[in-house]
Amino acid sequence: MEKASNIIIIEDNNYIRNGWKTFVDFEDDLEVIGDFGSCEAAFEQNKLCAKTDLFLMDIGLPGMSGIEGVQHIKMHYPDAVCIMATVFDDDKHVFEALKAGAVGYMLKNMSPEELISAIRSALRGGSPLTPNVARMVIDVLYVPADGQVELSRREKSILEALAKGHSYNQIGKQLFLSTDGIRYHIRNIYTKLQVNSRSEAVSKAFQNRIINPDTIS
Amino acid sequence: MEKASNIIIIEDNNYIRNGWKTFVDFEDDLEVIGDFGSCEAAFEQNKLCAKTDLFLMDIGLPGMSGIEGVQHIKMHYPDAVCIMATVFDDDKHVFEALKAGAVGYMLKNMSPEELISAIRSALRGGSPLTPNVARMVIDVLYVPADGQVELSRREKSILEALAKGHSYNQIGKQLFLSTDGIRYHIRNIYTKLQVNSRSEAVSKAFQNRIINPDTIS
DNA sequence: GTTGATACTACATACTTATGCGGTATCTGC
DNA sequence: GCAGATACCGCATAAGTATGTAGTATCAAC
Repeated sequence: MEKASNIIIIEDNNYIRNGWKTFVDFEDDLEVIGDFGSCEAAFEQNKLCAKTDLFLMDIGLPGMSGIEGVQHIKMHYPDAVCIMATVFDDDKHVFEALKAGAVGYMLKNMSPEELISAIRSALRGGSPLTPNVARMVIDVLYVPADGQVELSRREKSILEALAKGHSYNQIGKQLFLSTDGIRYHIRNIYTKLQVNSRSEAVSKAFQNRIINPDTIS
Repeated sequence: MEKASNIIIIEDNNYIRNGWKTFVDFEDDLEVIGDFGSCEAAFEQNKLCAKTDLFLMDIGLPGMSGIEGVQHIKMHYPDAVCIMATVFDDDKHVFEALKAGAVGYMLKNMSPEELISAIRSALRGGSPLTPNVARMVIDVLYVPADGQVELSRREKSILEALAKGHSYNQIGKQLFLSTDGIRYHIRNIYTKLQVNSRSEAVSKAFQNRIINPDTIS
């Protein structure tokens, strides 16, 4: 049989923490190797944290918040995954947590079964999100169709270079075109995007996801 | 009792389509008011589409693709929600579908129970995503902590104005500061973000989600 | 009461950008 | 063979940007 996955629980409410611990430990493939009431207490146990596969943590903790906790974890134990469990499902908390690096975001009123399946799917590389939370995330992605424009391959690469802050001159050298050639394409880009400055074009490109944030430097 | 929700299924494979129809129709609160083998066939029935609450559709359809179908739906029946069901779970298809406006993305190997609960949660304003798909989406949001910078309120508003393409002069008038005052702040922004051009700053602001795409014009 | 940080104004200058207009080469369809 | 589209080059100019250096006002801390 596979080695059980190591789990640390960080939650300041004793009842909830013990409840989670009991349910999780009941599963053969999951083992709670530590449970703490604060991030500080957990991170003191560096060795324990280092061999942890998954952190299940509250967002509103005394001292270091759950958000800061996630950042700490991603920095020091990058292979571990974090599930935030919380009573809040407002935009701010959700995005803060996900930006910080949490892979899952569950509401505390989840059932024990949901908790266990959330943990398993996070360990398997998934992201357990409650449907409402998922919708918030999805809504950020949605781009109304009329905002879509077709840019040529060349135009896209020039747009990317613009986003990187390169000058016309530099871009020309990169693409083996003259500075005036770059100028020509940029005019076309501006017309298509209906803008008339460099930064506006970059802005629009990000908004319409014409260029992928991940590909920029 | 509440009126049942109206559902249209678009899927070219007869067996799958009939399977879905059977399962969905079995539920009292859900009613399949139409099932089609292509988007074109579905959209011909304009009146039917107009009273549809949810479209359950394949992504790889003959003729108009599922992606185009979603765009059509968001354009013509903006109150309806779309769930894409597909055999693909690669980045490209997922993001295309979500950008187009689908709220859910399920893999075809889901169980009937999952299908029904996906439909219900989409109708309730949620986003049913399989955990793998959710993870892809989450990964896009993650910003490594070291990229974070603290900008003052003033700096953020100037950065937003930069993204909108306003000139120093215009920004000065908006914020009741001199052009040189704006210049002063922009220097500081550049130093903090470690850039040295306007578009690079805008680019970094989007990447680090310092400014919210939704708030820009 | 002076030191230092923060917020802003002022001016100078080299550089970059936005935009208008005219030109050439290549390819496509009639 | 030519009309039209597409992709590029060149030049000119006004406007805008990046950056250095320097001065003032305010507030908080020692």
